[in-house]
Amino acid sequence: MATKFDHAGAEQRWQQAWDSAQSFAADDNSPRPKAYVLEMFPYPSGRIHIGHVRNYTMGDVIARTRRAQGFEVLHPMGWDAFGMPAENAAMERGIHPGGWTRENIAAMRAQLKRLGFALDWSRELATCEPDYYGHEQALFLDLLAAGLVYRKESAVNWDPVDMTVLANEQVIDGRGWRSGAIVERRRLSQWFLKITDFADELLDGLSTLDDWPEKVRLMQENWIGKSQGMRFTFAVAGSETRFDVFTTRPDTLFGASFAALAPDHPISRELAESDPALAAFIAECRAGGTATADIEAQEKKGYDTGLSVVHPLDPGIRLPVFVANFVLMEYGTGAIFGCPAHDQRDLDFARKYQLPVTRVVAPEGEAATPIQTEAYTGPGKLINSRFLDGMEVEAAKALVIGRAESEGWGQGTTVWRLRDWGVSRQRYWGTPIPIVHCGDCGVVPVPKAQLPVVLPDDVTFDIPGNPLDHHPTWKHVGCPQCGKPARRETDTLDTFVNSSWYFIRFASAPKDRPFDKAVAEQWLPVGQYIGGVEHAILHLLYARFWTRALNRIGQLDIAEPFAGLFTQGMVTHETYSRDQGEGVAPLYFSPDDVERTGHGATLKADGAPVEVGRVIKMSKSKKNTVDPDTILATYGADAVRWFMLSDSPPERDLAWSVAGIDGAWRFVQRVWRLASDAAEATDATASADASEPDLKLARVLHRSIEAVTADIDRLQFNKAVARLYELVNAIERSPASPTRAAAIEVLLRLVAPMAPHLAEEAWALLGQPGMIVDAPWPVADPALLVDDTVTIAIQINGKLKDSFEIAKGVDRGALEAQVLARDKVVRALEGRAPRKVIIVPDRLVNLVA
RNA sequence: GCGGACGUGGCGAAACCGGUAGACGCAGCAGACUUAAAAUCUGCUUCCCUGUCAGGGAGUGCGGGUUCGAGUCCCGCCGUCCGCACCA
Repeated sequence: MATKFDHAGAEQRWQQAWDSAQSFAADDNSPRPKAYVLEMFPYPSGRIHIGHVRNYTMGDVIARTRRAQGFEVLHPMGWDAFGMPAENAAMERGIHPGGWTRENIAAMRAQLKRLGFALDWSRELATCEPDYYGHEQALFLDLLAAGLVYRKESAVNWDPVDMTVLANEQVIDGRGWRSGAIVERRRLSQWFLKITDFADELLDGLSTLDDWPEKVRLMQENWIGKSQGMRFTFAVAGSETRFDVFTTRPDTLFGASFAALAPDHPISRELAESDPALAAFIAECRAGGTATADIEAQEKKGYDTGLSVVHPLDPGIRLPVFVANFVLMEYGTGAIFGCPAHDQRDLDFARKYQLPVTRVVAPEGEAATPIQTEAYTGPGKLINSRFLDGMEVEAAKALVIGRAESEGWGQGTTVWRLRDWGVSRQRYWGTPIPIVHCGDCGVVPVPKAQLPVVLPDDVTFDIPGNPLDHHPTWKHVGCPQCGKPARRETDTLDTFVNSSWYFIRFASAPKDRPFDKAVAEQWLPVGQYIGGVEHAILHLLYARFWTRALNRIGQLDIAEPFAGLFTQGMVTHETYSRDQGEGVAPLYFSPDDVERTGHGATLKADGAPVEVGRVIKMSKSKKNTVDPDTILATYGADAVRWFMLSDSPPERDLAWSVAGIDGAWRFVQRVWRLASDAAEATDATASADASEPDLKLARVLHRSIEAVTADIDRLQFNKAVARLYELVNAIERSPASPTRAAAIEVLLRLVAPMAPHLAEEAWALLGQPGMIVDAPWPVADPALLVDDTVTIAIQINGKLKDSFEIAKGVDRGALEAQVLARDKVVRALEGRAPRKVIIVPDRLVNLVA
């Protein structure tokens, strides 16, 4: 009688065995083809959560499969270890961010090891250690030397809670991405990376990323936000004042009825100095929120400056100049011309201030149709536009731009939504920016020989703001150039800089420089990158930029860091709650405290029912989380891994449930039983009753090999799982035979990437040589992929009426004869001949009656 | 508002290029084994109608269309989710 699979014993045994055999160490010098499999490295927050488990399990299946298929696999793990939570912990609990972070890393590393991931731990790195961030400082200086880094004073997004600057990408609905605090505008001197220099490249490069989700590419495309149009100059009538505007619709210039400036535009500010009413209006505009709801609710408002500008195509036309709340200083030139007929915002504005609305583009036959409440943005021919009349929109655009350029008042241009990446953070727990400010020499880079600039350990968090600023000695240094007393830069780099090149350091990590070009290029680009879609813009755009920047300065001949990207869904869980009455938030209960009963659920403590809520993202506040440690102890790593791959397609959310993990556990036991029964049978009877090969089972087996391989290749793990269930079902139902014994052995190899401990343990039990981790991936025999009989479906008028088995490859005539002779067909046709017969060989026959 | 994804049994989902809808799992029902329970095994399980066998009809969000044949293609709606957003 088979025993239960002892997951605890097997996990310990095989994790140790893989470790001592160095099974997952990637060899830079291997002659085998290389495969780089990477999951987004975690922030060491304290504990692994179940979402990490799903993410890393997917990567592990790919890594293990590739390895079995003969690839030299690089599958590393590390820690995105700088960031605010460490400082928050320091402030709340009076401990050091470094100590807190390193303890978390130790705990999470142990958790990952318990899951049996095929990781090359010899390449582990943590971004908070000088042997990582020191090299980052070197790269920063290289980019600085190449002119890709600059410093300027500018209006920045200031997070008043985290007391630091945020990049545009990190401001969501006007709030800090981490703190959720409403972001303020401040003027500060900041370091910027010239990501806008790469806007075109980053946009064009997207089209080469065939193995990325379309969705992510679109999001990046929108974020980069390329707009082609014309920039031109308005002259203010009776004054020397001029200002530029940008438009994507130069063709509609004759429809212009006003010009508008952003409240923050220099001209607006200047006018406001002598116009209190305008100053008040500008103040009012600034008070308005930037959140979604605020913007939707906000009315278009303007202030008539009394100025007017000269129409560039006809000096006789004058347009009034407004300061308007809907014009953004951050985009384009901070000023627009308004064409109400063909822009909804301009139309709303024009209606409010009774400005003329002149249609200048009309589709066929609608030239006389007036614009009511909706601006027309479609195609058509130009009207009311003198020399442009009758032209198509695109031709008119080109003509106006050409004229502007030849007359010297404007030119065709491209405007981007993308801004340069502000990387200065007024925080302690980050990479120190390797710069010294000297009274005489100005901004002086720290010489590379003096790197790393190491964070001081003795810092305090009792005063708000940047601890590096408050440190008594750290920032006081001699100028590297003249030796006079100078001041260190106390800002640190945005944490997203750390994650912009860690995949390169994984591939090559020499002591004396960031990476070795030749070695890194052997592995890069990452073949398969897996992580959450929440990084679709921030991390993935920055990493692409950083890679291209290194490429431009000749350090790396790689354009795109991630050839294949996969964004996996979240792990969700239903919620359990009780209402606390009007206006009070409901009380949530942990799944551990709840008993699931048929339809509902009860609280274990009092036996009374709780409400079962929707399946939503796991969160602490809703208490619908599960603790991987408990689950791991109860069910074992293989069952957890199996469940993470089952049921839901990997890009979709997966609902955690006790029933689900129970099912996964049962599968592990079934496979174990199959193997141990087979082992017993072999011992007892040897091959005495070795019967005939089982052709039917062999066919199922080889189809399974084919399908599972293809499914893993396409990351359709849920389908691979279903295939393996089918295979196990088929083996269980088959009588003992040499085929059956071989099928069990192949099954183990197919299951090994998903449930590696089980596979090793069963492999050993069956007396197979070596470890299954070193066994090659099974290959399907093409001869066994095709059946010699097929099922023919019989349709009458497209509806299924009957089906029957027949030898494969029967010709049309014979097939038709057989079909027409069948009882059901004869009955259905009632003696008439079908009007038409459609035959799809080996598939179906459709009779049209 | 713009962009995108999705909509299939009680649930998670399969269905290659337009060719037998619901594989596989979960839950449920019935049975076997057992003193009993657990575990395990076997069978059933889209819905409706007639019913012993068997047969008939409907069915992939809704309404049309193309086709011998549509979950799959086209047009128009409805709904859910995600991203962006006063971007000129």
